Parts: sequence; structure tokens; C-alpha cells
Amino acid sequence: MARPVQIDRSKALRAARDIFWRQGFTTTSMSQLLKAMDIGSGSFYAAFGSKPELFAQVIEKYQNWSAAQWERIRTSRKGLDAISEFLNSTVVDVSDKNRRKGCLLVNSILEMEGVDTALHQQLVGKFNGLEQRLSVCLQEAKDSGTLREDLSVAEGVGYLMTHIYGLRVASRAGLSRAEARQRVQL
Amino acid sequence: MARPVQIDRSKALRAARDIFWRQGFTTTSMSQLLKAMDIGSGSFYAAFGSKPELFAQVIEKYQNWSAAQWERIRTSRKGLDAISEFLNSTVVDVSDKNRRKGCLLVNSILEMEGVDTALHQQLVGKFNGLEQRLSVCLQEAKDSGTLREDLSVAEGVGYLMTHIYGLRVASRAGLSRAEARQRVQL
DNA sequence: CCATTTATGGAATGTTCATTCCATAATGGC
DNA sequence: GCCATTATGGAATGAACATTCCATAAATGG
Repeated sequence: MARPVQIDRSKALRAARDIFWRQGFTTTSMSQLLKAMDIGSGSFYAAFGSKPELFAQVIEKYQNWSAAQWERIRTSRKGLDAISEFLNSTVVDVSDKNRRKGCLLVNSILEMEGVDTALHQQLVGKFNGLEQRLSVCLQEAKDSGTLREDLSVAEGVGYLMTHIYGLRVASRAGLSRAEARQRVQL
Repeated sequence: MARPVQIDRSKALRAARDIFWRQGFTTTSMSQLLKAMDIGSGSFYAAFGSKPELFAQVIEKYQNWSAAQWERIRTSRKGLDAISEFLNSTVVDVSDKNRRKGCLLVNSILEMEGVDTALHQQLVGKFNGLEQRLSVCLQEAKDSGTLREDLSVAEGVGYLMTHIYGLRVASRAGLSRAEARQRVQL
């Protein structure tokens, strides 16, 4: 009937994710983006709506992937083990040299502050989901007695969140994977 | 002889610092900047050169102020006391509601990555100066036996740097001063 | 009080950006 | 093989941006 769609949607989304990850949303221009995704502007606007809408879709996919990874960890581990495994995966996720720069979610939270308030809030909400998950694990550890006696669950969560922010950001600022690995050993 | 300069240079620099601190370099447009500094474009380019040059001057001033604050702490405290006091001052510095957003230096390191590589490197260098200072304090603590036995100086520095990054970034993402205060108690 | 010099801020400039427009291309049904 | 339909990518558009230009303003020495 009509000309069929040529673009590979998920391939294009992956390319967009990677360039946003490396350069951020604002810094990445439409011309760079189109070149990276290897499509023309006509197809782009037909398929993804606009630059901000594409970004939202990329974030959504990343978030789903990240949540799935957490589920995978949780099926085999509980308490401090789960947390430790999560920190290890964070180090890997965050330091994939010259492809990625830090954590896409955290980078975007920082960048969108004051640029797109709605998206910023949405991102903060998603990141806070992590706080819930960590809290559950710490409670498990508390119940089974593997958590340090003098540490409350709330304190532990605050400590971990700060540390996780720090890792994700420091790696964007040039921390090597080896250094990051060291810093994960509590 | 000629018309005298009307602008108050240090007042203008302070205004520029505050708007950059709140909004970042890229997001702040020249029209916003000129309004905040309350000067016209003619005077601006005569006095400060360009938007990036102004930014460099602002960073320089901030960095000097920050170094001076460190010196002040060091005159009265040593070892872990100095570090603890530094963390307290970080919390205050970083969470001055609706005037500031996180740490100007860290914010700029993150923002300038891939935008202005030269400035980015320069900023990372300045921030790494902190690593040196912390290292000296931890060594003092080690020597006087106040540092936990099982912690090396290098490990301690890595831990602290991650935590400091985390604090400065989390506060930009909406951490309240009260929460930040809690997280400073090791 | 005039001439000279320099500061000032708003108007003009040229560039870059995201987005839209459009001529062309590619398909399936007839 | 031609028609209807929709995808495509490059050219056109208009807004926003940093910077420059310039007529005017404000000062001092003569």
C-alpha cells in the first residue's frame, strides 16, 4: 500500500541513548543526533515526536532496563549481599570507558534541574525508587543481624545513597573503573 | 578626561556567580546574565571579555574563597577534627536554599565535560587539590592513632572524596540541609 | 562651556539551533 | 505498470543566542 518504515526503532533508540549518555541532552544537537541515529529529520519527527520526547523515551527504556537488572539481583540475593552486588554492577555500568559517562539517570537529573522541571521531578522520583529498594535490603540485614548494630536502616540508606551518587558522579569526572572498584569495598 | 567606569566589578561578579551557581553556565543566557549583573552588553564585553572568560573569572574567585576557608579551618584544627569541620562547612555551603544549588565547582566539572575540555581539566585539577588536603589530615590522624586501625590513608581519601561528591550532588538534586547534616555524621 | 575621551545600553548582526516543508522514493493493490 | 499512500532526507524557516556596532551620555582639562 504505502512505503514501509525503514528505520530500526530500537537500534536508533540505542544510538540516541549512547550519545545522550556521553554528551548530555542540551549539548547534543539535532544534527549530531540525526547522524548518530542515522536517520533524516523527516523520519525522526514522524517516529519520535521531538528532541525532548525522544529523550523521555530513552530514559524510560534505560529505567526499565535498570529495574530489570535489580530484579535479577534480587532473585538470588538478599540483604547486604544484594546491596554489595548492586554496587558492583554500578561500578561496571558507570565506567564503560568512552561509551558512557557516569549514570544516565543521575547525569540527567543534574542537567535537567532548571531546564525541564517536569522531567527533572520525574527523574528524581525514579531515582528515589532505589532508596526504597535499598531500604528493604537493609531491613532484611537488620532482621538477620548482619547489619552493624549501631546503624539504623534510615542512616544506612542515607549513607548508601550519598555514596552511590558520589560513585556515579566521580566516574563521570574521570574516576577509573579500578579506583571505583576499590571504593565499593565498604 | 573621559567618562568614568560606573559598574561595580565585584558586585557584578557576585551576581554572575550566583546565577551560574543556580542555573549553570550553558543554561544561563547572556540576556539573563546582563539583567542579573545589571549592566549593558557594551560594558560587559569591555569589562569581562566574553561569557566564557567571565565564567573563568567567577570560578577563580570561588576557588580562592574556598581555599581560604580551608586555611581557616586548618589553623585551629588537625586530623579528623579538620575533616569533620570541613564536612560541616560543606553542608552549609552546599544547601543555601534557593540561592545556590550544590557546589559550583562540582556542578561546573560535570557541566563542562565535553563542552569546554580545557576548563573541565582545570576544574578537575582544582578539585583534586582537595584530595591532597584530605590526605594530609588523614595522615595526621593515622600518626596520632585516631584513625580506625583497619583503614589506610588512601582508602580513607577515596571514601571521603566519594562521599563529598555525593553530598554536593545530592544536595543539588534536592537533599535538604537537615538530611545532609545527618549524612555527615560518619 | 566646549572639546575630547571613554563608558554605556539598546539595536543590529551573523550563527546555530530545533522544527517544518516538500519533492522524491518506495511499497502494495489494481 | 500505474495509482494511492506513506516514508525519507535535504532544504527552508523562524527563534534564540553570543557578540559587535553605534549614537548617546558623562566626565575632565582647556
